[in-house]
This record gives sequence, structure tokens and C-alpha cells, in this order.
Amino acid sequence: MYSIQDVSGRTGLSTHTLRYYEKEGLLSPVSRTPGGFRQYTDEDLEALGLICCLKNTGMSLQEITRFVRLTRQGDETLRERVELLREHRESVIQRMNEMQKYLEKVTWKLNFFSEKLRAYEDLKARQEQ
Amino acid sequence: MYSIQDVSGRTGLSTHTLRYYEKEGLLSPVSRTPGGFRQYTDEDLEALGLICCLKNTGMSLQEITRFVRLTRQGDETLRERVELLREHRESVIQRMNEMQKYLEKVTWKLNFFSEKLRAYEDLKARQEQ
DNA sequence: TATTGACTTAGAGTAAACTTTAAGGTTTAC
DNA sequence: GTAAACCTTAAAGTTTACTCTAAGTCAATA
Repeated sequence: MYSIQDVSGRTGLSTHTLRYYEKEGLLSPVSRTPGGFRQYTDEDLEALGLICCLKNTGMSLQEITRFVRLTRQGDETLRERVELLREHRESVIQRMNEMQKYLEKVTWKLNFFSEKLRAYEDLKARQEQ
Repeated sequence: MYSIQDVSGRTGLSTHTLRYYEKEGLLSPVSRTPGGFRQYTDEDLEALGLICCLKNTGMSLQEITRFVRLTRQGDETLRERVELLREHRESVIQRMNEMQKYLEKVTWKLNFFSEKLRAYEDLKARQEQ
């Protein structure tokens, strides 16, 4: 069992964000101590891991919420969930390919400017002589 | 020479966004017809290409604006621009590596659910018999 | 027992990057 | 020559994902 503070440390999400996610339905209601404090289970941490994974690959909180709701509805929704993940996976791959291309352009520009800088500094050095 | 509409079509940016970028200083003031209409040059298109490249690799408009301003200041700022691009390149590579790891997790989850779906449908088929 | 940190709800505030609206002027195709 | 299409600026509005504040109560630790 983990306090909200523990979970914040482990996930890198602020306590505000953790409560916000729960309120928005990204995370099932977390169990409480008799006094009403949140007690996160290993399962909750696992769920948060998947949420972060989806979020960090560009899925919107809205879509993640949809996925989580489907999960809660049980095996009836397996097909839909598989479909959702498959589409997400494709879009991530596509985005990574795009990124790769953009990265090549950045690298090209960087080399171009590096070369220009070298020439410029050579020139300055010669002028100072 | 290209109208704002042409450029919108070529870049995928809306005419609103093109004007917004110019107003915000991401793009140097575009030349005009006698009537005041924007006339984009090939150079402008080139500049927009770099802007989109940086934006699509996660650079904020603020940072892009900084980069563009440095470019306008000439060779004095070459070192700074090289530094900026180098740092950006590193951050893109790091993000891509992270994405790769997250993608593996998504793939794993997808396979897990696919298998579960297969088992579930088998079960249903057997029940229907 | 005092202090620190947790809890609640509700709602306001923030930042980025657009996106739309308002009110009007310019071009061009028929 | 006129209507449709396209242009202008300035400013307000939208969306996403938080982030913070308020105001009051409860729990745990030194």
C-alpha cells in the first residue's frame, strides 16, 4: 500500500495530477484508510504505468479514459481494446518514422551551420592576425 | 510567388496560422502586392519548412522564434544557433529512445490482449456449440 | 501537543498553440 | 459591374492538461 506521496515519487506525477486523474476517471477510485486517505495498491501502480505509457506515446487523456472504461467493462470489450491499441501502435510507429525524417533534417541543418561557423571563425582568426 | 492560400495548401498550416506565425515573429514579414496581399517567396517556404521541422520535433514556438531572431542577426550568432540545434537534436534522440521503450510496452500489452481475446472467443464458440 | 502533511469539493488560473469572430477592404471571374 | 472569393487587423475564445487556491477537517509524528 502506497500513500499519494509515495505514488507521486514513483510515477513522477504530482499529487494534484493523481487526484485529477482519479476524478477524471483515468484511474478507478483508489481505496482509502478509515480516515479517508488514499491507499494505492500495486494494481493501481500497474494501471498508472500503462496510463503513463499511453500518455507518453501521445494518446490524449480522453482516449486513455475510454480505454480504461472499456477495461472495467470486462472481456466483452476485449476486441475493442485490441483494436484501440493496434491503432495507437500504428500511429506511434508512424510518428516515429516522421520524427526520424525530421531528425535527419535537423542533423543536416546542424552540420550546415557547424560548417558555416567553422568558416566564419577561420575568417575572423585570419582578420585578427 | 505564392498566395497565402497556396502556402496553406503546401504546408498544411491554416491561413490563420500563417498570419499568426508572422505576427509572432516566427516568419520574417512577408512581401505584399500593391493591394496589400501577402506574396510568399521560395525563401519563405524554405523558412516555413524549417519551422515545421522544429515544431514537429517538439520545439516550442517560443524557442523557434528565438532561433529565427538569431538567424536574422547574422553570422555573429552562428555559435549560439549551432548550440541550440545540437541541444534540440539531443533531446529529440532521447525522446525517440523513450518512445521506442514505450512502444515495446504497448506492443506487449497488445499481444497480451490479443491472446486473451483469442481465448475468450474460443470459449464463447465452445459454449455456443 | 504542536507541527506537518493528508484529506475533501469546487472552482479559478495558467500556458501553449491555435481558432474564430468582427468589421471591413480588394480581386477576379462571369 | 457585381458577386463570390479572398484579403486585412485586432482581439476574444477554445482546447488540453494540468496547477493552484480556498476553506475547512483529519491523521501521524516528534
